Amino acid sequence: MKNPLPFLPTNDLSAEEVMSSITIDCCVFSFEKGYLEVLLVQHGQGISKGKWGLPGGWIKKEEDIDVAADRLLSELTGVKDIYLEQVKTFGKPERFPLGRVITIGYYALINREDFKVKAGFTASEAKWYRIKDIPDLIYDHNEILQASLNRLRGKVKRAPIGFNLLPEKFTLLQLMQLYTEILDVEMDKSNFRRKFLKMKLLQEAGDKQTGVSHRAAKLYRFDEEIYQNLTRKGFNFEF
Amino acid sequence: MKNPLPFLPTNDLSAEEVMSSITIDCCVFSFEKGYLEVLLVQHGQGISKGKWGLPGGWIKKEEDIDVAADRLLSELTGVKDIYLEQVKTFGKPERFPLGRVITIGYYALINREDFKVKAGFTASEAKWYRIKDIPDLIYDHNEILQASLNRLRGKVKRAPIGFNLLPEKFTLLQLMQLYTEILDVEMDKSNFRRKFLKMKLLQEAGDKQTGVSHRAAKLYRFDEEIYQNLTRKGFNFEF
DNA sequence: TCAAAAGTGTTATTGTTACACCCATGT
DNA sequence: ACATGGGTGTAACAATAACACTTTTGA
Repeated sequence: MKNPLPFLPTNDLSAEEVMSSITIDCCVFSFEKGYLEVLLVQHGQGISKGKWGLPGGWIKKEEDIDVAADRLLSELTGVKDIYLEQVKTFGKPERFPLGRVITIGYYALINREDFKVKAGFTASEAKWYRIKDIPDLIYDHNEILQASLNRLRGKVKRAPIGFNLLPEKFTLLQLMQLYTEILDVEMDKSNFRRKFLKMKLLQEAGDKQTGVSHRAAKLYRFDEEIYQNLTRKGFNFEF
Repeated sequence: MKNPLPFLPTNDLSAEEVMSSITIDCCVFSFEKGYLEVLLVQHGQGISKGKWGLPGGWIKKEEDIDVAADRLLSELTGVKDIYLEQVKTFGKPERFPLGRVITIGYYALINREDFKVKAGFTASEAKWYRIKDIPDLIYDHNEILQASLNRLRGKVKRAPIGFNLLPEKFTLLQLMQLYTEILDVEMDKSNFRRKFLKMKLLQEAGDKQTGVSHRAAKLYRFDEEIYQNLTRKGFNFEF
């Protein structure tokens, strides 16, 4: 049988197993040392060799697209139950130089502590880049990244998804820094505290920071259950 | 050449001209007599004969997906420069019974006065339905419609897209009714006025309503230019 | 005891909400 | 003259923003 694809899948799937002309690309965000970062992978072959791009892959013939995205990312990052949201589909006819391929963009949020790069990948093949240091990417991946970031910025103001980027326990200032970094705005510590605590979404963990050379802050955890109870009202995380 | 599609395109394109396994479905909204309505079309053939669904179609092999959506809708509605926004892509493996087809969902806003149904379509083949009277649709079209409506509701609070549903000149109360209907909330006439006029997005048309049996209201038009100047600030249409 | 961050309090200002009320016009 | 929607005014209340201040802790 003739290969229906204008090029081969780059991973361990054969052309017969996957849908032709349609792929998935993912923008994986994490938060490390106060910076929002994105996971990029290096392309090993073809005309784009050496250039960085978003991780992506093919959709199996009988596989849901959300499941496909989850599969790709679980394999790559070692994280289970990844927070994943579809952004939009990119379909310029010339976006991919080797044939007509439409790609569905997703973004994911992961807690950096859970991350383990895929077996077989070296540090030079997958790397975290700070959002302000993103290089020129292959194809239209800069555009996909920008759309993902915009979506994240919008969503973070309307739903408490930021917690997916933090460890289970965190301080209020870490949380504020996360918002500061994602939204790229300065905010007042005191007002942030008041506003966030008023929502009653945070549970005191009971313990405190250790190993800091100043007054230790209380640790909190996000209370999923309370969130679910309030979520219909649709509240506002703008600062 | 063997037809690569598991079924035939339903319009005037042949299987060779279009991408296989990927389609576009559109949710066209308009505002008529105070009600938000959606344009549905009746399927004329196959197992879904007689059922209503969203208008949709195929993507040409060298055609941008946004262009494809625009083409489909211009043909169907007779409207040029349609306001169009991609919603998301639907890809459950079983969503379409005759083969694996992924569909990209769009929504459109049109001014009902500009609408003329496609030549060859009869009234029984394309019909406006009030949002609260939507019947059971083919495939996953109810899901696509719901997602489109949710997207419209979100967007209308953040950008002045509602104007696309109104004639060029309109009264403040018409505008308020539009928001009331889309967002499904009651609002205060006085507060709506104040809030909207404060944004300075509206230009007085100079003339007034005619043919009404009460005091005639001033007509306004939306000022695109002012909007562009303010748009970076990202303001808020919540009421 | 000092630096650094945690955490509290206060006030001026602005925005929101819920009304009451007057105005203009066609029937 | 009256019904109908157009349009204005206001006052209580809530949210926001700016910033000054006190507390705790490790080095």
